[in-house]
Amino acid sequence: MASELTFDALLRENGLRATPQRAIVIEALMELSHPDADAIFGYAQERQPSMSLATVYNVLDKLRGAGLVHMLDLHGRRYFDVRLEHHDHVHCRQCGQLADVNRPFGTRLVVPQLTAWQIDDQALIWEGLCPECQQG
Amino acid sequence: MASELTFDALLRENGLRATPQRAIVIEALMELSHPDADAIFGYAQERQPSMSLATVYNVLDKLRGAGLVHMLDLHGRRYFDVRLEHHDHVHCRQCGQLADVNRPFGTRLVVPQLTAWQIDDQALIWEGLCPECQQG
DNA sequence: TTTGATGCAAACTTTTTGCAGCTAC
DNA sequence: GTAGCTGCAAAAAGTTTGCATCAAA
Repeated sequence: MASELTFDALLRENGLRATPQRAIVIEALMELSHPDADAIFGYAQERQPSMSLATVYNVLDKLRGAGLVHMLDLHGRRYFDVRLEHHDHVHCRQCGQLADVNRPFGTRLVVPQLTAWQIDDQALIWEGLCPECQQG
Repeated sequence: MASELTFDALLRENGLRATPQRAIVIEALMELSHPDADAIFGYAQERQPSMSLATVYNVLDKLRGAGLVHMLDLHGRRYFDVRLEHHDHVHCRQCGQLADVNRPFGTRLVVPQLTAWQIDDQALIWEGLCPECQQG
């Protein structure tokens, strides 16, 4: 299958072994919108029932280490994202829905084009290393 | 104690019963920087050893419901914050330290004045109600 | 007196870990 | 063949829940 060859290449380019489980996780990340580990697990089981949840976590960890995947902490769960260009997210407080918002990095922050949404809060978190940890 | 009277007033103004446990949680939130439930519990136990962790969660929930406290989901934990004016956060990927960044709501997004920090990512999340949930 | 909060313990959810066996390279 | 990955099961970590008791109003 052509797409599997692509997954293989993607993995190997990033110094990771190409395994069927990893291909399935990447496929799940591309098919589903901001899935959590459990949603990926569900997707994976339809394709390879023997696949375990621990493997999903392992694979996500590796992909994240290679910079292929972003992680989003929200209401006590972790959501994963393969879109690597910079973008923001809107989160529905009620149904939990998570959607992308396009805003190029460094551009002006304005009330979003999300006229249909009712926005009432905004959280911006910078990630990096504090002065102390840069020395270790 | 004067400060307890203040806590009492704050609680009652927001329609909440004033209990010693709630006063302690508010005090902890003001003393500690972005504590999680466990840090608040530790602080509380030094002052009233009988106080339980479940009560900490209960109180935080009530305070949050009254809009007195903000919650921050980060690396699988929940951090709490009583500074209610709009501000952002910097998070150290290594030691987990969380610090405030002042940036008035709606102002231009620039590389922060945090010259000492080494920033490598930024996450912006809008919170609100999606179109569907506004009808419920 | 009544309504709502607390404390305790147990349950639940999500994520992590250890290890034996298997597989990609 | 060897390093590294997978699957399983158990444990850990954080949060939630149910219920009897207690305190604020």
